[in-house]
Amino acid sequence: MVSRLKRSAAQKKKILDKARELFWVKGYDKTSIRDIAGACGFEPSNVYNYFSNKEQLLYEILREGLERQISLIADLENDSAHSPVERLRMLIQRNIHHVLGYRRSSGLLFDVGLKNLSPARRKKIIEYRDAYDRIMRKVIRDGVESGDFAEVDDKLAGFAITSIITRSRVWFSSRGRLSADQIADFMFEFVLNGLRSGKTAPDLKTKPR
Amino acid sequence: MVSRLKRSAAQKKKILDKARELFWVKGYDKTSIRDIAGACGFEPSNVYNYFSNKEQLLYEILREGLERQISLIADLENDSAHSPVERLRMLIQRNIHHVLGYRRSSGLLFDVGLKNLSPARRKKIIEYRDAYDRIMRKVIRDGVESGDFAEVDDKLAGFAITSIITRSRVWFSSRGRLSADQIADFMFEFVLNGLRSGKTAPDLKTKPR
Amino acid sequence: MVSRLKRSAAQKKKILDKARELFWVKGYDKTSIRDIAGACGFEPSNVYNYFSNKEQLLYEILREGLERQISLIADLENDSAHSPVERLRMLIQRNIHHVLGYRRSSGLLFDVGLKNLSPARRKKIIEYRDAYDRIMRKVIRDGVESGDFAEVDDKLAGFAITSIITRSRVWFSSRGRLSADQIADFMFEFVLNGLRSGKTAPDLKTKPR
Amino acid sequence: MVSRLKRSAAQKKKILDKARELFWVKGYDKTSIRDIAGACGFEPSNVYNYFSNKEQLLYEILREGLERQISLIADLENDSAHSPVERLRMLIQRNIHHVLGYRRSSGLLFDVGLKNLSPARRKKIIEYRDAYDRIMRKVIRDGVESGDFAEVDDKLAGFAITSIITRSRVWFSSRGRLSADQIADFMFEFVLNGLRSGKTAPDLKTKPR
DNA sequence: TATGAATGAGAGTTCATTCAT
DNA sequence: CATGAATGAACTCTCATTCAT
Repeated sequence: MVSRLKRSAAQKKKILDKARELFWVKGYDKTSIRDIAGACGFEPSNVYNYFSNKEQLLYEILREGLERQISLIADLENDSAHSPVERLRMLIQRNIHHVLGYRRSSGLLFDVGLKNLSPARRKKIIEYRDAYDRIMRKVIRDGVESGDFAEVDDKLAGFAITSIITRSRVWFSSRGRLSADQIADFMFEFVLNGLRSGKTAPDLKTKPR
Repeated sequence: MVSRLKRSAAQKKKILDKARELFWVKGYDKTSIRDIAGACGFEPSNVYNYFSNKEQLLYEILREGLERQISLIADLENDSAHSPVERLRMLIQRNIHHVLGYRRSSGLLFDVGLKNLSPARRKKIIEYRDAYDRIMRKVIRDGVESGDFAEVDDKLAGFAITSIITRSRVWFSSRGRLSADQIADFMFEFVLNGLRSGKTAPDLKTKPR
Repeated sequence: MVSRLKRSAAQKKKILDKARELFWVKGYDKTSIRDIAGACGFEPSNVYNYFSNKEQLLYEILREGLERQISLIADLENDSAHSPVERLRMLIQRNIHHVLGYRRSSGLLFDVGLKNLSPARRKKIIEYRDAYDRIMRKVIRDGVESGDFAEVDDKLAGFAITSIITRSRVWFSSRGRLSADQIADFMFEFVLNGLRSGKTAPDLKTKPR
Repeated sequence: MVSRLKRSAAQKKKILDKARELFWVKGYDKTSIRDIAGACGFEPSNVYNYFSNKEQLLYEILREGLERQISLIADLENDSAHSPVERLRMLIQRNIHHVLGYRRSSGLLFDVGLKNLSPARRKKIIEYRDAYDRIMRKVIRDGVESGDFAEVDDKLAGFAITSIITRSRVWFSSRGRLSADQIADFMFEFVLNGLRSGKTAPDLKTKPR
């Protein structure tokens, strides 16, 4: 029945929420199924009525987080209505807001998480990450072509920007003196300037030791 | 006597080296004392002749890495012989080289590692991190005061720079198209520009939602 | 009403059939209620609408198998119309056919199964086995008395014959070079000769170490 | 040191002995590592200092039992010093004694055990069984060729004999009225007569339905 | 210094079973 | 009749760690 399905879906979500929180606070390995079940208010074995194992829990959390992050900026990949600068601003703003938003975790979990996934699932998650990177790089390349940015290497610049976004979760405190907005503003300016008058792309022909 | 001490020290180093490598590759939790002992060529219990427990191994590795990283840039904190720009260049270059150098690990281990330390040791490690941050921020502040950089918030800017440095370990491949030098050069330029014509520091009086 | 009862009976039979097959292929302990339900095409809890627990399933299968086997040869126990030799031939033939027939299992399951039954049910199953043994021994004794067989110990001889019949299920392959008929013929001859000129019954007075 | 090695070997043997006994009494699946450790007088985890998992325990027990059984009759395979009849007598006697001897189990465990072994180990165990069958059949074939036995099918006859031997463990009671010797004597006579004037081998050309 | 035996805690997972719907 | 949620017990196995030798 509908109510049953709803209940089921709600329980699934609850488990994911508690797991996400615990994974973030204690780490994946240190979080036991018992912990998660306890946080949900039922017995460990019941978790297995919703997820087939701990790894699947991790996978769903990572996937969900990445999907959300991608869908948040997907429209920026090919967007002729806005300038690359404007697209960069939106990309950073939306990302920072997502990362610092109420749904913790999933970001740093990524590095550790990959080690805990089966090859098949690891591959899928990496595909998501690649999709994310693609958008980021496209905006950068468009800015380079339009002359808004300097002749930067889109991969390196992309890594730098992603690094800033990703790690903002680590040092951000919601009770700190700065709001997510302020941080996003600052980071946008910082990155924009970094891109604007940057050195040209590194010479790829020589790789000195 | 001396040789015995030397041998002991050499064993200790060997254990730390293997542990560092394994912690990086498999993660702290997934690395067992058995793994480490196996990599060293002896039995698990022997590890306890050199270290009192697994946590101490983690602590030593984190401490050693941070100490090295700090000592690498300590002279830049108060350095009137060079301009802030020059000091920033050296700071980034040396850090990138350290992070991408042959001694893997300890960088990302940091986040996960903190969770696994006793409060006392966690405090010590955080002190190291603070010392590191202090240097970073001092260079930035000096550049702001000298007018070389814009009026940026030294903490935020420091976080951004540290993020880039820290995560370079994740995406850097020693077999990739770019050398550590090229990456360091690019990142320096990127960061320098980010600092130079950055927006002024966020208005700290209002924290809008 | 009738159709409902019929349907119910059909479901019961289906469960027993799938369980029998699975018990034979995977073993009782390795077969889960989930396995059985899955083979039937419904959910585990539904099994409990037909049987009160797993042990009852086992019991029914064992009982059914033994009942069938006994009913197959019951007429041979006291049969003055045929000679003991002829009765032995029919006994072996019918048993071999039953054991090698399409309904697998229940034979070897016996040994393992006993361990998994409650004392009350174990007792019942043993009673069936005893009834089976009684028929077997009666035929042998009649043959001894009539002079058709040598003075063999009816228990020992019975065990030997039962062993051959029981284990034929293990090594018989329906795709092998021999048919059930051929095997039955051979075994009858083998056993008949074994009984015919056998040594006299062991001297029961002395039991040497 | 020697004493340490001795202790180790003794513990290993103790574990195998207790496991063999328990597997026989309760069955493989119903016997937990806890049971075995408890019978040995130490904690469950210590079992893993001697065996890598439960399956290995099973494998060692099966292997050891089969090896012993084979080595017991290996000399009979090609033995020109004794007549086939005499070789058959020794084969049955030695086997019955082994099977009914103080070292219980491993015999019936075979059928159930195979299901619990990894493919690689299952293959090895089957090789042992085949080696055993080979000896059995060779003695039969030699008897057929020498004219001591009738023209029986060596495979079928072998199965019959093996069945009797294997299952004797099930119904034999050391406190019963018959000694192992008496049983062995009877079975030898029974089998010998079965072979002597047996029907000729089944006609392999036609396999009637 | 190095080892093997032993431990105790705890992990993930499976399973038979119950019960309300 | 059939299901999904939930349980509690149990199981195999891993791990960090200790200790006597």
